[in-house]
Amino acid sequence: MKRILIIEDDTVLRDELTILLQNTGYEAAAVTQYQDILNQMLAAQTDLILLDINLPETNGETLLQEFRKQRDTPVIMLTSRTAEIDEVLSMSFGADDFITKPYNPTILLLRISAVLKRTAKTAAAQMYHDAEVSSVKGSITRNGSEQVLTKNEMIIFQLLLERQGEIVTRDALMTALWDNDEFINDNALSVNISRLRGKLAELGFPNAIETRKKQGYVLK
Amino acid sequence: MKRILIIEDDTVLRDELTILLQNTGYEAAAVTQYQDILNQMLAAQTDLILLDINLPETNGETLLQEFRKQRDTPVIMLTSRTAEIDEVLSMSFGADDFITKPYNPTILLLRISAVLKRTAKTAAAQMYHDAEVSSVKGSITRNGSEQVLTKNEMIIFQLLLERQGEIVTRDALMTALWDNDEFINDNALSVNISRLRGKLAELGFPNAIETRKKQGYVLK
DNA sequence: TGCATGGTGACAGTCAGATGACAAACCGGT
DNA sequence: ACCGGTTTGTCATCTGACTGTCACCATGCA
Repeated sequence: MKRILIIEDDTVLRDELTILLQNTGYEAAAVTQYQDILNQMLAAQTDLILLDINLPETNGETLLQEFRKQRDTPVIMLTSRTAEIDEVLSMSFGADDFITKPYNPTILLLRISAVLKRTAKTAAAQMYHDAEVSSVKGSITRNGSEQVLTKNEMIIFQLLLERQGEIVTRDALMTALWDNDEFINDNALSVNISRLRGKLAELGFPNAIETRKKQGYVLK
Repeated sequence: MKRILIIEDDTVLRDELTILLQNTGYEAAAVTQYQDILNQMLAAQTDLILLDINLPETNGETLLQEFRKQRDTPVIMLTSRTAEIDEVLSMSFGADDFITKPYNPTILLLRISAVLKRTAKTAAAQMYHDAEVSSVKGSITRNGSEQVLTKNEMIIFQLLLERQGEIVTRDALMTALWDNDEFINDNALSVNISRLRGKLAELGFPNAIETRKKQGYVLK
């Protein structure tokens, strides 16, 4: 679920926005305290920021400039000023989009999803220790050497990685791999695990997958 | 200088737009004849297209869908319809942005420059290793020798190149190649891939396209 | 010692995909 | 409309990667 941070001083508008976004299925939080906004922006783990250009104390543009020095989280500027030159400026200051008040809710949501879609590609790669796990590439890479995983191996590894350090039952793996109506030999899983282990060993993780008898497997 | 193609049937609006853009320093041309717009779009060498969603004969959405199969020139949709669902659709159909009528000139210009800026990176001459890929000419050239690709081969190669190193599913390729209602043999894709492989091999890339069974293809 | 649980190398079947050949469809030129 | 070349889908046949099965082994617990 995507998290959105709202920075808007008009309390009515702010609450409206929060509710609109929450109803749409975003996780929306609003900054309510107007000192040290920059640090709040930096601290919050968000996927997108809605930033009012008019703020007490500060102004949105300089705030954005400062923020951009440290983060590239997408930012949509909110503005009520008619002097649109401000908007031009904010675009060159690193905003990803802008919306003029009063906002039409549908358009607002559209712009949000458009920006999120545009920036989605840069999504961070998953890591297993110092190895890059890429499901889109279908491979694991560790300092140069790459192991290509088959579909089954990838399914297993993803599941184990999601719950790294925890026990994943054989049953859970089985249901992830096969429709539970087609009956396959129990041993098929062992074999797939074994093959995955082989590839992990090639990458220098010889004992990555531990067996917990009668319980399942643990990825260290 | 950036070239912009205007597709808008309201003559007054069209002329206004043309003049506005020209005064701002763009090279603006408008489609004036409403038969076979798609081919005019494909033929025109433009950097951006303004496309009215309401057109006589056709509608902007399907036009865009068809266009997207062959080009990724940025497109901004113009719409007067209040039913904004249409807008949602056009975004997922591959529009880069949209503007609701009546447009504010400054905002229009802003959105144009924003879209151009966003897409500037992608517009750079396509390269595959040391070979030049020209989608306009429909060919790949590597130190002197040139291979001319057919339309299908080009569509496949473009898609693979866009996601070089990543798995592209057969499904994605199929939908890029064919309207998903016309039923074509699964094998048709394999054949096209095979032919493309042949041409890449001629250029000295014998194993450029890897098969990942049950997953898709990867362009190395 | 014996049984249960899982590991692993070898083998084999299957099916996704590859490919050569052919023909229909398409396209540009006259 | 006709003609030649090109493009592209279809068919038949082939190939090999993936994955399940099997047989046998290792480990550990009662």
